[in-house]
Amino acid sequence: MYQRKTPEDLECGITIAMKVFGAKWKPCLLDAIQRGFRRPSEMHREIKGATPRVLDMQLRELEASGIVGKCQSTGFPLYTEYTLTDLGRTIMPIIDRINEWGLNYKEFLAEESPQSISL
Amino acid sequence: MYQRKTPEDLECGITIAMKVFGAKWKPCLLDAIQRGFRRPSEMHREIKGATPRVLDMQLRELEASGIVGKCQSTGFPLYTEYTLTDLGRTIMPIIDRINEWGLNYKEFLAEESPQSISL
DNA sequence: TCGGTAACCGAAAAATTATTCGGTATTGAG
DNA sequence: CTCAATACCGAATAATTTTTCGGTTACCGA
Repeated sequence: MYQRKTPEDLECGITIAMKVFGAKWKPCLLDAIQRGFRRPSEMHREIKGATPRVLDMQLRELEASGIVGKCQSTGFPLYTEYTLTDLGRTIMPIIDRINEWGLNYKEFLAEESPQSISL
Repeated sequence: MYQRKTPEDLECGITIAMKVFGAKWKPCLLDAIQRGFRRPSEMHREIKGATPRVLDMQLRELEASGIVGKCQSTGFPLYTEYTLTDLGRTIMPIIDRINEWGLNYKEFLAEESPQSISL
């Protein structure tokens, strides 16, 4: 297990929130679940660009943080489903706004400043 | 200059937004500017836990992204002031909500689950 | 028994981001 | 002339996060 070396300010809301859902693929995973991709295999196919491994890991962390819940059946084929908890649902408006902001910014770059800001 | 090796999905709003203001100290810097700490030296004193170097770097990136603007006077002592641009102000509601969410989550952990979720 | 699907996990390596350290420049005061 | 304050920057290193690779387990169908 990884042992952090630099201190964190756990009084700071931003720091806490970023720890819970600020990893590279966590917002995408939550968005995917919201859009109906509940099974790990579906998410692996949906979120191309991420390796299955990292999605599994971040999903596990989201579960540990109480953001998503997990249902498993023991039949065949294995069937696992992740769903947003009530707590998880409180994050979604933020993620939706982040997504919107990013798309608007892309528009803005294309329209207002073709070369001055590159991203 | 650093050359990225893994591809990014620049169609994804989340990816774009995280690139613009998702670095470790950027939300704190923007929050500090909003709260009236406009000078680099003030931010250095305000945001303890971050080294001046990283704050300077992330401030420069925010400027390059058009999120903050910079005013410099040539007098003595040197006086530099960073301010939010119109574009930068559009991020603040998101950062405020992220901060709120984090603080609420801290409350939630303290009240609802003294030991099950640790952060 | 062998092959295929689904869901995982551990460990090493690579990539990325942040920190540390030691500079530069300007100006004014003593 | 030296020192202090403010605002920076470059390069090496360290810390952190993500990726790669190669497993495991369970079960069904041929």
